[in-house]
Amino acid sequence: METRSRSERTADSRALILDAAVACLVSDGYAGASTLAVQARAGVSRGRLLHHFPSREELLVAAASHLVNEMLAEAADQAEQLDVADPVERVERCVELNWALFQKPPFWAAMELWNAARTDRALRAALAPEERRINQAIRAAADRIWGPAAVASPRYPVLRELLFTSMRGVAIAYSFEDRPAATDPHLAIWKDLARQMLG
Amino acid sequence: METRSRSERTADSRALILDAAVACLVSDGYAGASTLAVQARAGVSRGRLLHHFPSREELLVAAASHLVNEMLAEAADQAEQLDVADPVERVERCVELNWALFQKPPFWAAMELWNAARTDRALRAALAPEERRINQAIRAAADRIWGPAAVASPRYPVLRELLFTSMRGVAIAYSFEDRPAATDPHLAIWKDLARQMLG
DNA sequence: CCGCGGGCAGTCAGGGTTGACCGTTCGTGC
DNA sequence: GCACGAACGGTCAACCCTGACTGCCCGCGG
Repeated sequence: METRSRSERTADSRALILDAAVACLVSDGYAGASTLAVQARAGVSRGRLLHHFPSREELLVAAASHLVNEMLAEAADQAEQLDVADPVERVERCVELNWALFQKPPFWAAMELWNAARTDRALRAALAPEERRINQAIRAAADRIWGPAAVASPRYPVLRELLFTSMRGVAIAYSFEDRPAATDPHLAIWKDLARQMLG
Repeated sequence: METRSRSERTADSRALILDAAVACLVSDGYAGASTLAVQARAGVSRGRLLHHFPSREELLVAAASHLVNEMLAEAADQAEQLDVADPVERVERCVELNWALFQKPPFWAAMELWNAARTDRALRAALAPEERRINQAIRAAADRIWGPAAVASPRYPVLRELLFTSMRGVAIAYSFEDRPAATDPHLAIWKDLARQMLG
């Protein structure tokens, strides 16, 4: 019989609950991520959930940190799988890869939290510093994806900002669009822009 | 004593309630835009609200259409007030003017509805066609803002897309940022891009 | 080996929301 | 003019969510 130390149980419980919280955010939105919904999806008792996260707010703030880790792990994975020699082809792959990140569940969970933070002071205060850290990490991840050659280009920083913000702006539309995001017409624009700005 | 016809009363009631609904969306978010909150803000009775909008959903879908009209009226106003001779200065003004639209209340109300639509089938179905109409109208408004000279430029359509999407992407960040949006560092990037693409 | 406290189960009251459902007034088409 | 139905005012039951609270188990430090 495997004995599980107290700290192990704690970590497992928290991860179990946070995964469920992120899943609830994605499938049902911020309002749907009630403590009851999370507890049901995680398959834990009320006491267990409330023991680890005394309030709904603490739970969702913790979920924010948690999904950031997922997001960055995702990005890191993607960064590895990319080695294309042809420069033009490489640009296209980089754009597609970046765009793909905006269609993952963590992005939508993050959207829910950003949106909720607008009208929730406490959540906002908890999220703001976290987001600053995230943005740094995301930029670093982007740099790894594009590679040293592109990063060295003088116009790369501007390109990175434009792509990142434009993609986010386009991604929002997919909250009410049913078309597949992978065929978005903006892909061509982004690729052209990247080709052009990287010379 | 002014007698108010039935249709007048109807129109007034609907406008009164919808304005309150948009205000609720902006200040308290989708979840906070409860029928009770809207009815309180509008200063109407429960019966009056439920008479015009039998369900919360119908109310908020109607609010979506309503805020679009506000948004476009806003844009039309702005378009008029712009006549600058110097082309470089004009580009800067156009960018700033476009950006300013993303900081108005209707934008945030729209964000709330987009976000809610992601996990609400009915709202989504009601919003999708509306949004397509909106995007057309917004593009037309943008064309009026930029003026015939800029619109004639071969790269204008791409510029318009990039600016529109990038601005939306940046605007989201202000749901949890406290800095004034008018000083956003991306303004410089957008202006450079516009200057460059318009020759 | 013992008792403290972390980890957890289950219940409950309080507050808030929705939409149904009464009743009443009065504009309007016939 | 007259009856029909739109335009309300006001109440209510059913539902859901949150967090407090009580009580139990058991790992672990002393």
